[in-house]
Amino acid sequence: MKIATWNVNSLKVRLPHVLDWMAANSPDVLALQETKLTDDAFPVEAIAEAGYRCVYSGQKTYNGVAVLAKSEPVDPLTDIEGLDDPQRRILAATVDGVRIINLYVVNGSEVGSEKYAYKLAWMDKVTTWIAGELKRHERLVVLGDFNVAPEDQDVHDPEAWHERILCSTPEREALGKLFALGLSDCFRKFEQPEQSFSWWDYRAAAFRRNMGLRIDLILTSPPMTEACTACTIDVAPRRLERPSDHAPVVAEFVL
DNA sequence: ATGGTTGCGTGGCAA
Repeated sequence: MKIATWNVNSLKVRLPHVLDWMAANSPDVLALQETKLTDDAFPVEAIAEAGYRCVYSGQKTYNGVAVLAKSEPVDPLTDIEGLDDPQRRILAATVDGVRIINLYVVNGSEVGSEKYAYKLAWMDKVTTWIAGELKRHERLVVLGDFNVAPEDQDVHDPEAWHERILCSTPEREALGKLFALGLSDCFRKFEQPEQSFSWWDYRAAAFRRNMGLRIDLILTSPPMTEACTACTIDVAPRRLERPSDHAPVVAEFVL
């Protein structure tokens, strides 16, 4: 079973890239973030023609998450208890007996800002909910754009990013609470190239210079960690014309 | 270099 995550930064703009990538890589599940589409505008037909079912939770202009899968995603959930949030950032669904939790974590803008406080509160509430989900689902995958680089090795220039947004200690501690629940960053279960990143700023030729961060993650419950045989970042779509600023991350499982 | 680029939507915000 191949499970992938990709922040597409507008599915309207990126649909051709997504369809090409699905055709070339044949993931069983593809979680998307930043679709930036209302649900009535979701390209259900184009995705169906590619052989995929989908569930989605979107809004105008910002945010928006979707789960595309070869099998029907069931038991979809878009809102969690204790988080009355109009921002569409959460989508859970079960595919082939695996509970998928797709997250577009709040960016936070700047350390100390209102959005930063919202980010930390959001992560805390989502983590509490995931603790319950782990008890309900043995096979659980939490994936998406976490907007946190877990460690300095996930940052091209740790000194420049020291205690800045996406890298600050409170954000890393908030992410650490997910690890403390028993979830594993499956990318780090395998030997990886140094300077592996999943996001590069559009500005300052950051991709060409590999000035990136690894903020797109696939976290696995213990049975899924055991079943995971590979986890890679596919930088190929980042090289295309008019790319997303994020690359897809892919994990493979033998269940 | 407190810049730079992209998307949405058509001004300015978010990332």
